[in-house]
Amino acid sequence: MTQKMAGTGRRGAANQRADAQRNRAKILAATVTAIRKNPDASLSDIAAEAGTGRQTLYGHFRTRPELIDAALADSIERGEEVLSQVPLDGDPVEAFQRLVASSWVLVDRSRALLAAAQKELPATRIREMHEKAEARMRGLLERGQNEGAFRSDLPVSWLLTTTHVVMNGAAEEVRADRLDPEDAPWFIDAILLPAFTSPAQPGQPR
Amino acid sequence: MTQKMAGTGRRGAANQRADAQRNRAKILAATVTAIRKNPDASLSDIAAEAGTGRQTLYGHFRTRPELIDAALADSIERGEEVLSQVPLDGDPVEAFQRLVASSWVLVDRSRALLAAAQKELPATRIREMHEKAEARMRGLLERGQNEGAFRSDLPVSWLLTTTHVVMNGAAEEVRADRLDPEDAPWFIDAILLPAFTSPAQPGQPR
DNA sequence: ACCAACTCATACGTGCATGTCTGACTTGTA
DNA sequence: TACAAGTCAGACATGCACGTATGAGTTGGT
Repeated sequence: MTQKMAGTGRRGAANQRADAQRNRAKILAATVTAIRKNPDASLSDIAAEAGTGRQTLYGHFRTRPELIDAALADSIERGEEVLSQVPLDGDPVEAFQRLVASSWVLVDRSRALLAAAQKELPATRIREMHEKAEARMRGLLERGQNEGAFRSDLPVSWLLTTTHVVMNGAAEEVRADRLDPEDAPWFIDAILLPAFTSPAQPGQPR
Repeated sequence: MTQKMAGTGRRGAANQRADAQRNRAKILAATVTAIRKNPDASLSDIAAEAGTGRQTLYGHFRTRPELIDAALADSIERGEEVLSQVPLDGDPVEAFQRLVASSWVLVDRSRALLAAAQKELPATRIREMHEKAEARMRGLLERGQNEGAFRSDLPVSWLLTTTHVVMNGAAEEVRADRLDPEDAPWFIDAILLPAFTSPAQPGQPR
């Protein structure tokens, strides 16, 4: 809702017809769902999913990477609207739980798109888009470490990776019908909290 | 070295020339490395990586799925030779550490191939190939639960998934040069052991 | 040394996805 | 209502990967 430079696709760009804006949104949404069904979905598939002609799609996005980029950027922007509302102050552990619970849903929704993007977009671009979200989580983990709530014998980057990876694992299990989406946040916490709050641990401290 | 029914590729099948066997092996190995470099490697790429002509490849494997299948089966078979040597008795936690340390290397080596296989092979086939390895790990986790070494408030399937997922995460970090391969097993244990051995935990027990 | 097994270059056919173009048609908007 | 903006079907060019020949040349085994 803020910057909306709209630069990506259309000809003139600035003045879009209401009609066109709706189609653009439909295509963006369809990209997510189509790629979720089939990670290698073609532009035809996506256009079909959106209920629009292939030509219309090309009218909005000149190339495939451009579409993927726009779809991912859109997803992330919507995610930001949710994540930025999560209160991060107070007990780091509780804040972490809140943030994970909110993030989980987003990850579950757009991880297929992310995977597709990793194939077609430069890694730097993807990092750039995730910047805010990553900084938020990293900041919280760091604070947790400083306050002694999270263990400090592991680098924040590894805690971050672990968090991502476990959320993705849960998403996979849900997709394979081996896990109820409702239970996912609890399962994730059940792994991450003890893993992150544990003291130095018996294993060799190196 | 045991069953080797050789049925997959060649014409006569039973009697292979020494020459041909070597090429077959080279191609299998090249498949792993080529796909690791580029998950979408074409058969040309793989043949080139193997230092052989594309036609030779087709002489051994009639179709792409057949090649992928053979390469994955081969990788897993080699893995089995290692994993079957790991002693699983004694303290479950220590056994788990041993098994993870050995598995990790294998996962790191062939996870790209696995991903490719998931696209081209029926899921049942992949499960079938992983049967032994999965049963081994599952059995150990179950024993650990029964003996009270691992927590029992989470299903074994979720412990299993978590293990996979964390090992894969470590592999990704290594690939991105953010983690030293030497440290990986320790990082993995540092997450999994507290996560698996922790008692009921403060969080809502449901 | 001989024959079969194998390799490999070249070439061909096919299917599919991307991206471009054209022209007729519909729909917003001023 | 008139015009620009947008939609959409159809056709076309291109490139790539797969899979299938064919034939001449090598190489292994006996």
